[in-house]
Amino acid sequence: MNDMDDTETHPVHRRDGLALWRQIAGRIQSDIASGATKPGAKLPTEAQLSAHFGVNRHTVRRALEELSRDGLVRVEQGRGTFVAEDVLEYTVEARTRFSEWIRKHNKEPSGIVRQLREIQADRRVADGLGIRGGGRVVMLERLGFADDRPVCLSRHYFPASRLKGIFQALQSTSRITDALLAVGVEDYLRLQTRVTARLPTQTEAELLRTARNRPVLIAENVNVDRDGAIIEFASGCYPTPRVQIVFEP
Amino acid sequence: MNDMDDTETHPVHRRDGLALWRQIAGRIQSDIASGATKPGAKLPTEAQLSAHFGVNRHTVRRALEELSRDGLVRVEQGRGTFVAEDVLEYTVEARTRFSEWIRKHNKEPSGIVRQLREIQADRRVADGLGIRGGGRVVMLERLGFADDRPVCLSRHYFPASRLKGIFQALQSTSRITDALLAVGVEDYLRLQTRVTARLPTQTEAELLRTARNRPVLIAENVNVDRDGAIIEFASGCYPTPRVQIVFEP
DNA sequence: GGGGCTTACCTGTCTAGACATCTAAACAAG
DNA sequence: CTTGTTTAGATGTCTAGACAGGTAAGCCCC
Repeated sequence: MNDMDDTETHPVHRRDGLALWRQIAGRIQSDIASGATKPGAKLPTEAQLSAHFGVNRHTVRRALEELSRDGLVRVEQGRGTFVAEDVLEYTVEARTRFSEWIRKHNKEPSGIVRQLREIQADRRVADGLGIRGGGRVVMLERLGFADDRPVCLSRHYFPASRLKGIFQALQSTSRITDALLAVGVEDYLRLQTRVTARLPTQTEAELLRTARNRPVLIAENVNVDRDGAIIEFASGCYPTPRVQIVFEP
Repeated sequence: MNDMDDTETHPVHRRDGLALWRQIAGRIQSDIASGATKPGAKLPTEAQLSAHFGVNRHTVRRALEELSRDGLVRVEQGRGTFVAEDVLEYTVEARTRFSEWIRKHNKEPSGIVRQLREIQADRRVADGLGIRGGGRVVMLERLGFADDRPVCLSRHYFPASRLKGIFQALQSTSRITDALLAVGVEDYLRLQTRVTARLPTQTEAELLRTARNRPVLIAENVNVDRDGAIIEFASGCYPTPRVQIVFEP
């Protein structure tokens, strides 16, 4: 939307099986995701957009309705359509704390613990934690909210032998930082983050309140304490386009 | 929709501030809620509905789209529109057990305990339990799921003096029926149920994964043991239209 | 300067009609 | 009997136009 001009049309592909309104919704979404149109900015009016894409106004409205339901834009009668401010940009930094991330967007963080168990590490978790397969790990599954929107379904794995008492610590507090503090980890940093994307399982889609055909971002990361010892391996699942992951080196 | 005839129209109110498609969606929803159109049943075609209500087909489509998004109907191209089967009907009967209710819909019941405390009864709870205000009661707050969908946020109050050991019993099991059994209540029946509706609090909306502008049903009930002694007062909160409460005398 | 009115602009709703696409039943050919 | 084709009927998409209703800025009048 950064190269708007009302005279020239930016044609969409007709007869290719993908509905025009879906194409238009996708383009606007891309512009938001890429940062071309920033949160809070006003989109062109429906009339302008319909001229822009060379379609009827109703077709544009169908696209905007979809984006509005996804929470990507906010439509105000008599004023216009605006990019929603509450698209959470998840900046991957060395020091990443859930509550600080959410609060940076002026939202209230909260979370519910869905599972807390001591299990045997499978291959992937063992690799991440740098322990041998089958070792005991404490697993915490947690659903994180920003205000009342679910933004993150994460699983955290802690090496049980290295962090004695972590299970009890996690039982008494829902903040991971506090639990780690209770077992003597005063600070921790992110060593590595790997991001992929896939379609959500049904459970993930329900918990994160996202559509099953909309991909989720998977961020796996390894956290180390001040001595460089690995103390956590975590795998988070984030709904797009509500959450966007940004690397800032 | 039980009095369908294509020739006569069932006019909707124009110019009264409520959009036609909302009125139509409401009527269809009422027909589903009242049981006039049963789960799995086929709705009249869009053409029939538009003739029925005396509006354009697009207006009917707008209404059906809304109901479809709410999960109340299922639209299949080339076939028709059907009432969704997975709307949980909560039939109020004398013997009501959460897990049995969910299993009757071929779903897997589960629940998480959010709170378990011994507190003083406020006026409402004391009235429900038939004890004097300020008496000690054990309160259990629980979020119930059908498969992975939250369907019920409930608070259960037990008279601490009458049911000695109920606190410990509830700690060791999440099934209320089992806990009551442990303190000697082999069976219990529902004495009274009162149902109201209101908008959910933010927390309720979050937990039940429902919209804040969509009402929740509140069902308060009193359970008695075989001797007629009141052993529980419960207040449940159910998301509409995912859950519908049905009285069957 | 301030209050109230007008007006341009924008989204919301509804109608009318055309054609695409999908489904299932009826039908024909093998 | 089975397979393939046709066809009627259902939902999906798109266009065109009209008017309602909300917003904000500009204007006039006091």
